[in-house]
Amino acid sequence: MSQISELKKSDTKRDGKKTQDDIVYAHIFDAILEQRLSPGTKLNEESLGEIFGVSRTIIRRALSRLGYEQVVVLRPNRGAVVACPSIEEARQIVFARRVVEKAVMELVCDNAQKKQLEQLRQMVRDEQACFDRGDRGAGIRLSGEFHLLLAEIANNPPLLSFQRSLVSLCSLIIAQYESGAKSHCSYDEHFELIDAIAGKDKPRAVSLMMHHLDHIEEKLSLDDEIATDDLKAIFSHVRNPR
Amino acid sequence: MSQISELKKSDTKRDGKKTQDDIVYAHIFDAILEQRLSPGTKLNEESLGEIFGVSRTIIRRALSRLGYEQVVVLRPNRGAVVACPSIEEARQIVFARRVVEKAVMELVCDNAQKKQLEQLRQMVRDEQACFDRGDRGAGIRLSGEFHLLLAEIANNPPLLSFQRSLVSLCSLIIAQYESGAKSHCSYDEHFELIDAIAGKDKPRAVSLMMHHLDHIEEKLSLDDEIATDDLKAIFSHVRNPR
DNA sequence: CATGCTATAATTGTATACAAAAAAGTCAAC
DNA sequence: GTTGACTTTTTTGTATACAATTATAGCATG
Repeated sequence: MSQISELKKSDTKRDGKKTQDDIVYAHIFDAILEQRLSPGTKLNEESLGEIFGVSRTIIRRALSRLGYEQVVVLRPNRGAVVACPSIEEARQIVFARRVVEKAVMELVCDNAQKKQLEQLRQMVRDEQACFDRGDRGAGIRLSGEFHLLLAEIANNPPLLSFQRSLVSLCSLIIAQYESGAKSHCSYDEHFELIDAIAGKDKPRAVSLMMHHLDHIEEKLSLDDEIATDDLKAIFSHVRNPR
Repeated sequence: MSQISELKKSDTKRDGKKTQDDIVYAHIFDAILEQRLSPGTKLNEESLGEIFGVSRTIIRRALSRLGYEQVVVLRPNRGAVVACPSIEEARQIVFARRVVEKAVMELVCDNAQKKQLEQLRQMVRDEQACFDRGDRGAGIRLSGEFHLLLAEIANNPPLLSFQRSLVSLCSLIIAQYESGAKSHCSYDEHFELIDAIAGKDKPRAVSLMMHHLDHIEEKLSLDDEIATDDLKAIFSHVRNPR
């Protein structure tokens, strides 16, 4: 509908060296992380093309990349929709995240430099500021980026790339299943994590992280039982990839 | 150069429902797994298009998917090459694989059905047969697929998709650094793994798997020191993404 | 008025044309 | 014969046109 900026070349918004599909990808990714795009939303190629002022070619690339990351589901001949993980899938995603986050925490405890600890603290302060001023969207995104920064400090690119996918999937899950208005991933816990890292206390760091992930999973268990009159939710266990 | 089959529609080779870029992707993926494509090989879009009888559009999709899995490196404006992991990157990849394989083995010990154990055994027998008859390429591919089947049995799609990327990267590493003619991933060890799984002996299964991965890593250490007159290898630690 | 069929519109899949960038080749100067 | 500027060729990036597929609307029938 409304063209947001006709990004084209010389787009200073983010970096300038990135190619166009990177920019489109990042915009959609952020929209999902900030929960401005809800699970199940259809992503029409032509509409997105008009919005970003590029051809479908570029949109298609961005969507397939999001598709690899499982953040959107690409249904052959039927277009892309924002992923809508079932409760079972959500559990599998959280499990995978436990596996990765454990490894990341151990690496971070070994590798973290003082400068990086300060970077982490600054990010959590920003996150806190967002929630304080009521900007929940940006807060949620920064919360996710905190976990990505951890994976970056762990200094293992394959794990980082996997983590990127898992973090955005978790954001989707939260968007779908978070019941109350409670902060889904409190910054207090993030500060505690940083302290454990600073003290190179691996067991504590890992245990805090697992506890952190328990919070997400608890919400799944709760919502597992509540009744709903939403057909889509009721039949969400019916795998319908096509 | 030579068109291999003009796949187009009604291609019965693999499945028939898969889309064209899936087929191209699978062909290139297999070629890498079978080490018919060596690290560093340039992947020209037009040539590949002629080979598979499709347009660059399809090739491009397949290459970006491989790029997402880090199996090929996409250099902006300079095309795609088969990834050529440095020793450090190789270590990071093997580390990530330890993390995933450990989780996979634990899940498999919990979940594996008798039928699936038999599937695993059959696959290793096939692998053995390949090596016995001297078809090293197919043997290596089946060896990789054994690990993918494990991840499938673990029943965690995100982990499986990550494993897919890691297994092919490991195959690349082996292609690059394997010195002797020794089997890189002996089927004996695979049979032992299956026995541990059948006995639901998690600690043993995990320990066998770690040992299995040690073999790959050992080769890195060895090759780390040997001299070479190959410029590309000598400067392989120089990160040159563009 | 619900159901099923047909025609039409909308959307995705693929090929191709052209623009932009990089690589390779040419040739002069030292 | 090596170096460096310039030209040509090749290759990649993007837009667009058309084909194939799916969704929608209209209409007839029970």
